[in-house]
Amino acid sequence: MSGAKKVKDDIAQRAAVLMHGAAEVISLPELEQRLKLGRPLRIKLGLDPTAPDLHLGHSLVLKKLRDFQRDGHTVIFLVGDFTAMIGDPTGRSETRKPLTREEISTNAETYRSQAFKILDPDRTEVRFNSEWMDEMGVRRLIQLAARQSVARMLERDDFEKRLEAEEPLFLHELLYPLIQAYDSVALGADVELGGTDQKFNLLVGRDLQRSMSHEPQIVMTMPLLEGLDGVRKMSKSLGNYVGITESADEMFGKLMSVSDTLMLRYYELLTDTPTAEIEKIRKHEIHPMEAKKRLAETIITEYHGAAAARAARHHFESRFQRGEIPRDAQVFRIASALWICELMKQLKFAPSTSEARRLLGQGAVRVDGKTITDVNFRFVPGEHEVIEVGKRRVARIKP
RNA sequence: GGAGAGGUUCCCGAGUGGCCAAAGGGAGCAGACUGUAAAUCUGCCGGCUUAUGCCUUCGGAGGUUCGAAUCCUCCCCUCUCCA
Repeated sequence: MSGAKKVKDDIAQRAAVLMHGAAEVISLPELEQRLKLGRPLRIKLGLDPTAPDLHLGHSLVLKKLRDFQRDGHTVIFLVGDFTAMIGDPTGRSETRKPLTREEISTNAETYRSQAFKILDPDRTEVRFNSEWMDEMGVRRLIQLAARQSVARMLERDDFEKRLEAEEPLFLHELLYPLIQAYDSVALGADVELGGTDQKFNLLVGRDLQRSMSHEPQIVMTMPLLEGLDGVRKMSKSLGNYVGITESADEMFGKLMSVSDTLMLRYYELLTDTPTAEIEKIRKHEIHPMEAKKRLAETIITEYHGAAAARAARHHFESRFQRGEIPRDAQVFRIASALWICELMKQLKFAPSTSEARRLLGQGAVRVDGKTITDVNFRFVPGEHEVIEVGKRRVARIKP
């Protein structure tokens, strides 16, 4: 085999590895060609600093970026601070309220520290799009807008749907894909990553780069991860997420509550488990509950280490399968007898007295293992000790 | 600028003078069943220290009325058609 041929094969192989797990790459030949240049590529990921909690859904994209880093490429972590200040409507039918500069920088910092749980900080460039957008000015913005037709922008699925449904669509929303695209120009992105829902925006980046005589970026989309409900995509605002900074115990509990079907999906997307192994689980050759525990352990190991993952499993088995009161349950001190509803409120086990009453009425409250239904029950520290509300909320009360 | 439709509790959506804290569905919570799975069934689902009781809520501000989410006035916002 000649040297040149070998290099070629190597590149094909690198490209194949990088593509692994992606939903779509546009286009593979271009990626190979770009890799052939032999220089570190600039891999862009844009994030809006709105809801500053990264979750397992983000981890798919972040892990893919890490793959690129391991091959020596540079990741550009683009914080859309400019866009966030205007109030980003992307993907939502209602306009978000704009964030202040201060909120944005706090959120951006949170993002950054969370992202570095997965990314290599030495190969990551953190940038903000206000860097160039603040300077742009109306004249240049209009010139930029002249590069894309309205019809082209309206091809975007959610724009089309909203128009169809007679829901409001504002002018500035049409501008968003364009600004995101311009970020790619400004950054000289070689590749841009995103969820499959970002495909349109990423492609506009390609168009714009081409129209401004830049090399068009390669677009790589990652599958969207379903949230804990198994239906809608994982997102903070839907509350169906597992955050990457959550404790091992919380992660374990959340992952165990997932349906068997979703478990298989998580195996595929979130772990490197071989297909053959996943098939076994699908065919129930492994008890689904055991499989789910392994899934939880595997995922938790990535963020907390193997020891913590094992501990989380033990904790789960003790707490929920054997119904034991955890030794490390939160301890709360009260000086004297307290009305049970008030106690629940103070523990944040119920958001209001009314809710506390309802829970009592439904038999959800136990004190030292005994169900309490009396709304007037008074909790006496010393005499009573453990309060449980529902399956998940427990506290030890001490005088 | 003109004509029409519309803004309801977390979301969708019914309600056009008292029976409305407001149908129904979704989400959520709790209980049963379980593997804290799914499916299913049942209940809850604005707030208030004890309630056949009170308070707050139906885009906003006023008004009519014994009584308003429902009627009137003005204002704000969205959509459609015409220009």
